[in-house]
Amino acid sequence: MKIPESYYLGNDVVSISKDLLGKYLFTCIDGITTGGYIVETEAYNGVIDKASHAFGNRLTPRTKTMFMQGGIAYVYLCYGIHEMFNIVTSSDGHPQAILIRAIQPTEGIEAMQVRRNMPVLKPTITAGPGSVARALGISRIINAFSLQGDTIWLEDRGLHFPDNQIKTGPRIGVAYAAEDALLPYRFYVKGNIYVSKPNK
DNA sequence: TCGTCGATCTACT
DNA sequence: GTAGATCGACGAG
Repeated sequence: MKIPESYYLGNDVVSISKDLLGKYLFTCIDGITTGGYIVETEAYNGVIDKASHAFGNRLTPRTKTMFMQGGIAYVYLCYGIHEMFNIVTSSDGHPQAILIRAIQPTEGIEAMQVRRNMPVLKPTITAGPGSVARALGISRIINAFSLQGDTIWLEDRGLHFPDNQIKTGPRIGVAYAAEDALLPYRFYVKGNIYVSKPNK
């Protein structure tokens, strides 16, 4: 069930991003298991992508996780507030990562509502990368954790979206990345209510 | 050392 | 529609 490490070692981060739609993401934090299936992702293509933290081989205490071998979590803080969860792919020294922007919750929904302080369930509970991380209890403690462990992992449960239900577009919030901001590196399930921005 | 800005979300007006 | 939260990386001084 758990997706094997070899899945994450491929060099084409863009195709892996698309393939991740429909895969299940779970966390077990404080003894509570929460998760759901992925409905929105974005690819960050290593040292040649201006929108990537690792552009131009930038290596800092924060980004060094991206340079490690694929199959681990990259969690960082953005705008001083939000934790973002990424899946690192490719081999050692190739800093590629996939941002998980939205999931459709299936397990532990009550626990997510508590974490999000949302007594009435709304689609925004896991729409957007900051929301996904909070709902799943993801924090920087998880940074560089293996996805083969029992804290955070992915599963293939046979759910698969046909191409005509998958949409592609430019990434969100990366206007500063000049021409790379236009790259079609964002993938999402058409019309899904948990997808963050435009979902048509 | 300081100032600026970012792979964002929420609560206001 | 937009202000505010407030940390890490970076470039200027």
